Amino acid sequence: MKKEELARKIGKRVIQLRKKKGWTQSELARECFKDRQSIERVESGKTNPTAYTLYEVASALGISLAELVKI
Amino acid sequence: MKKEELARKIGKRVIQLRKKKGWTQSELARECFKDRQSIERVESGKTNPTAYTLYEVASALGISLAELVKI
DNA sequence: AATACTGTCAACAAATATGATGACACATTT
DNA sequence: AAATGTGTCATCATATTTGTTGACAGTATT
Repeated sequence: MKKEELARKIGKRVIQLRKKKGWTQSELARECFKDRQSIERVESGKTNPTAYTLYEVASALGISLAELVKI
Repeated sequence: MKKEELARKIGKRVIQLRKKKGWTQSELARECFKDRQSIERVESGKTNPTAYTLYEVASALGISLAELVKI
């Protein structure tokens, strides 16, 4: 799998988990101590996030890093 | 959890999984198409790896990304 | 119609990861 | 003793992520 494909899959997973909680990008961003543009960049697969970024998102969503990257 | 702590935990996990296969850093590096210094940097927790780097390591180890980050 | 919210995109500086190379001490092998 | 393998560290240039700001169209709300 290429880098871009992984990024897209991770993004879709974040969207899926965020909507499951009924959150907007802004709400998730606030819980992550990030801004919504950063979240959007991850969700749209425009970036290859670091482990820590994914960990922060997972924590905000109340799940483990491993659970987040079940793609 | 702080960034450095996550990096250390990920590193320990990579070491654990690599040794489970009886591989040296050089062998894992070759399977990842990286060099051993890059692997060492991840294993020693000196870097906060990107999702794709972790994915490449997981693939070389024959496991999923989610399995790799079960920390 | 005006306001606020949402997702999206672009650009910038700063921080960081990556790939590459060289070097070192230690242990193992020949 | 010499050669090889292993893990570790440092440095460098390049690529990329991150944080931030501003902007825009579409939607919903008042």
